[in-house]
Amino acid sequence: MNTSNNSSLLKGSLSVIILRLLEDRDKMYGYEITQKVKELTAGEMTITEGALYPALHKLEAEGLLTTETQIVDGRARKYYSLTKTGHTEAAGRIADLTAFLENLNLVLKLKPSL
Amino acid sequence: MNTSNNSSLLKGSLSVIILRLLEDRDKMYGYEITQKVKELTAGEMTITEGALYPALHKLEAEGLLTTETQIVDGRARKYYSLTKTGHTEAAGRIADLTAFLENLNLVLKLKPSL
DNA sequence: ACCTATACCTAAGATTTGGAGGTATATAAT
DNA sequence: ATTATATACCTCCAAATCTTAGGTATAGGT
Repeated sequence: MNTSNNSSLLKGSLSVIILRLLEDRDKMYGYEITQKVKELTAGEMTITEGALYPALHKLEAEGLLTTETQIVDGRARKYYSLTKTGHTEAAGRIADLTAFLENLNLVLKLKPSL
Repeated sequence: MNTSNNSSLLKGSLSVIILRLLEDRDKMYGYEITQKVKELTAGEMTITEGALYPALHKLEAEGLLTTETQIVDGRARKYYSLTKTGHTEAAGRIADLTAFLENLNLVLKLKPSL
């Protein structure tokens, strides 16, 4: 994950980003996630595949995501969706990250808006 | 670094926190930094010493910080301050982090770009 | 025929962090 | 006097996450 020309920032937010997107969209595949993040941030944030796929696999192994593979236009797509546990965990992890971000902003003395 | 009972969040922000505090205070020692962060976040964010001291040493090795040791009340204090390069780098890294945080919020809030 | 976009994946190495431990002095409580 | 707590520094190890760099394969455009 990176911001403009600066690489390697904030390790630990990727899994929360995935959970947040899946809270909203029900069902997404890996490549779609990379494109959605690019779109949401006007191209400024890039999710690298080397980080994304291991993160997806880990969330699946933790029981937060389930998969369903489909062939679309001759190419395989592996759709991920939140399990019941995944929904609960997503809410918790997003809350944790949000709380952390607020504290980080307090220290950086940025506007406490979120 | 942790938030309430949740540990291990957002690797990469610690060095920026250090630089930001030193931009504001001119001169701080390690223990003071841990206390200041606790104070600013009402005890919710804790900087562990196992993370702090290596981070300080690295910033010093990179030429962003200089040290000056003083004995106060019989105990040694190692004061850190920004070098000239440190001031420049601090500004850049804080700007990078701020930009990243804004993008992260875009994704977490799912605000459509454009 | 070639290149780009789509779509999945893994492996190596660097970096950061938390946890556990160590050393030492000053002060307050028992 | 002894103990506990706060102050103040430090290092090592393991775990986790990430970037970089590869790999495989199909579809469509030039």
